Amino acid sequence: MTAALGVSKQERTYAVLRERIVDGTYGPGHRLVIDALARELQVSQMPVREAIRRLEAEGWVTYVRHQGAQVAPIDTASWTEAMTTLAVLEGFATALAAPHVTTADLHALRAIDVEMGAAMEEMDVRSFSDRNQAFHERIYARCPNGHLRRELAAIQERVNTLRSSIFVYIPTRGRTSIAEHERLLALIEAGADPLEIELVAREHKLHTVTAYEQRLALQEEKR
Amino acid sequence: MTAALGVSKQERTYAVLRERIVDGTYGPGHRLVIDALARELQVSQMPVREAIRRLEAEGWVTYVRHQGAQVAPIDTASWTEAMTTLAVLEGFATALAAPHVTTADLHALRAIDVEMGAAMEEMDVRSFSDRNQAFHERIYARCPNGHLRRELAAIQERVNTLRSSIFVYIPTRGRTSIAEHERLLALIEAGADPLEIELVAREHKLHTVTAYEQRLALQEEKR
DNA sequence: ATCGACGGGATCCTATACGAATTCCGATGG
DNA sequence: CCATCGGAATTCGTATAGGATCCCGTCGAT
Repeated sequence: MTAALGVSKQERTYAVLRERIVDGTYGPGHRLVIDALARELQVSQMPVREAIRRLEAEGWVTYVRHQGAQVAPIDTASWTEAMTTLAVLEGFATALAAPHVTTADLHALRAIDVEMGAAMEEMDVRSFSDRNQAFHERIYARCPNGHLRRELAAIQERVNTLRSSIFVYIPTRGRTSIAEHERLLALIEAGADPLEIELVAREHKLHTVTAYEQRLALQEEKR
Repeated sequence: MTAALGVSKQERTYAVLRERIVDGTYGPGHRLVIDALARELQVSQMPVREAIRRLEAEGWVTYVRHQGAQVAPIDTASWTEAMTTLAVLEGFATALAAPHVTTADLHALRAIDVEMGAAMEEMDVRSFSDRNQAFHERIYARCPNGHLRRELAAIQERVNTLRSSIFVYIPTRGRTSIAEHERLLALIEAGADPLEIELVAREHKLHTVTAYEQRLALQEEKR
């Protein structure tokens, strides 16, 4: 019937729903009603059902029998928890990857840092954040542990969503963040002790968490 | 017809399929044909489809459009990778949990160690392994990071499957493993440096991996 | 006034049916 | 003997329909 462009309707439905969750169109607690979505997306209920199942398995929505799905609750706590897990895994992945980082990689990584500096000058939070993620991804792309890479990617994506929902810019963090990057690169370049690399990478990420928590506490105080 | 015991058919189907994958009935590469399974389990194709979707999202099976699902390939490498990831997370979780471990917990944990010793005497590999898992689960049940706990549980389950497919008993490992447990408990009891606890717990788990790899290398040599 | 029973509406769950894509296998020609 | 092509069988993908379950507002009894 429809000129399916190589992807199934279930696939498209999944992509659409997920996109809406990620970009915040469907806020936390939003109910996903199968019938309504099916009508809106011009498909039957089956593709929607399957899409929702996938979203459930990946933790984007919670599902109760005979009651339906709703977007998983998102709060500061879960962001912090996910970030902490991410910090631990990313630290280890960075240490594992270090010996496999090429000089070309180092070049590219320093270029990214320059871009981050520029983004900071222009107060472009989005760009800064994107470049930051690119930086770390480029490193642990060299990590030989595939399972670890996949876990990282999954958690990263989850954190991104949470971030877009709750993030407030942390002004003091930008400059130190770039400095920490440079330190990390120096360690990698020098072939430093894996454990040292791991801990530096971990702390780097955890700093973002603590910075956020401090800012949050500050806001609490103001009220 | 619905003698449903409170669970949906999709749920049961999912449980059955998963069980069969976990216990090795369906070996790696085994094709899961929807029609056949639906007939066998006395349900329609829809519950089977959804069950397979969930299994796919959780990484138990791979799925290709218009071609169906087959049990994900399992090899030594992926077991090693998952175990390594597990070691890192479990190490960190153990350190986080340490301050929350009660004396009652310590008591129970030492009891488990005794049971492990008994299982070793009787060469009961299955029991030994179960108790070992119980030991670590009891500890990181006290970990305050919920996200981390869930990740651990998921990876643990995956590793269990892989293990049942490829595991060979490592005879020299039992005694040292119990000794390492005791050392870990002593550190927790003494309120040691979190980083030390983390690294001991991590190494403990990684020892299993290296022991397995050595044994594998030995077998290679024999041939 | 509060609590429990009851009914309507909404929503989900499963079964069946048919169309679409893929694969398998034999026939045909080189 | 091998490569290629076409058709049938297999299997997946989606639509539709009816039954099952839950939620919520209403009503009556204590």
